[in-house]
Amino acid sequence: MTEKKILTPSLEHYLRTIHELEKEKGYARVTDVADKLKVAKPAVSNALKKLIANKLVDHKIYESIFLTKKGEEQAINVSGKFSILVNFLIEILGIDEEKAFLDACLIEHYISPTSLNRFLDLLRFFESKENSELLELFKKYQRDCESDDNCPTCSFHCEVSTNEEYRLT
Amino acid sequence: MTEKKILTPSLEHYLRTIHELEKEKGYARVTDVADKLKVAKPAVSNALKKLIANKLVDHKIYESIFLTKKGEEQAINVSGKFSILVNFLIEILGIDEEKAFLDACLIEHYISPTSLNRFLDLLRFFESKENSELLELFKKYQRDCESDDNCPTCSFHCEVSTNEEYRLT
DNA sequence: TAATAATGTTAACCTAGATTAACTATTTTA
DNA sequence: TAAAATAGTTAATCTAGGTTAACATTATTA
Repeated sequence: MTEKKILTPSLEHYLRTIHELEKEKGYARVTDVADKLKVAKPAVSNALKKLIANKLVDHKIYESIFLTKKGEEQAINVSGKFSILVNFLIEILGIDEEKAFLDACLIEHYISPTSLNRFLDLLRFFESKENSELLELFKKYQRDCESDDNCPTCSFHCEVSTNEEYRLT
Repeated sequence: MTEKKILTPSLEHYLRTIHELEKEKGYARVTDVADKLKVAKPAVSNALKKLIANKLVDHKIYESIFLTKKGEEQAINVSGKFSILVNFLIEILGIDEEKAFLDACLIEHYISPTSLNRFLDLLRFFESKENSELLELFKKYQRDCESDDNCPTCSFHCEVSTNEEYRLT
């Protein structure tokens, strides 16, 4: 039942992209995937071979790439991770959408299910009715922090904010 | 002032490892790095060439690898990311130490400084005197969730917890 | 001090994942 | 339906980051 085959981050990404395209426009062709991931078509062909070998997708050439049952399960798994991370980053941490997407796109492939599930817990905790004021409290904490020159959080910011660029691989 | 050169995740990892060894035992030799990262020595030699070319380290052969000023800055930056993540995972999310280290080791190379700084904010928020009861509240929320068969968080857990294995690069 | 052990590099090779150029096959359209 | 546009693959090449085997150099110790 449980699928133990480990995909590389890159292949996971292809899989999720195919899944997204299927949902968005009903089909996913090599060209669509290439455009969405901003890679050349041969890179997609290449990834496809591996996904097909792993029985995660089928490819009706000149029609569409289809996820198998197994492929869909894994895609949903990755999508789940992605959603949790994006939501957490946007809703709780207040990261802007574009950056949240970029971060989540990378982290989703590296975080353990355990940690991710705890993130989900925390997300739900913040969103729960009983704690409706919590998020506002956190934002207030951040604002107060910003206006405090001796705030230890803020001084540490300087140390970790040297380099805003990062890879997408 | 600000260092814009981007290191790959792998090279960042080497850099942080050298820094850690320097702190732990006063020096870092090729063999130490290889042991700590569980790679063969030629992999270290190879990484070293690139780090030296980037003026991030010096190597006195048969003595030690030394971080340059620039190298130390970057190492501290990466270490900072690592610490924030580890602390967040352990202290707030309650992940066990070993898994927290593994997750943080990967995520540190992919997360943006912006997101990371927000994590730090949230970590401090949880740790602040005004909110001393917050963490307990969260743990309670999780416990309650566990005992609720219809809890949406828990049912989602099943979806994302299929595959506990993950790569270390 | 000579033999041995430890340290480190080089060379050859492997895999993953990308690129461009050239090609084939299909679909569209005039 | 023939010509043109689109879709996709193959082949050759590149980079990053590993591996093992063989070798050179330095340090240790008997």
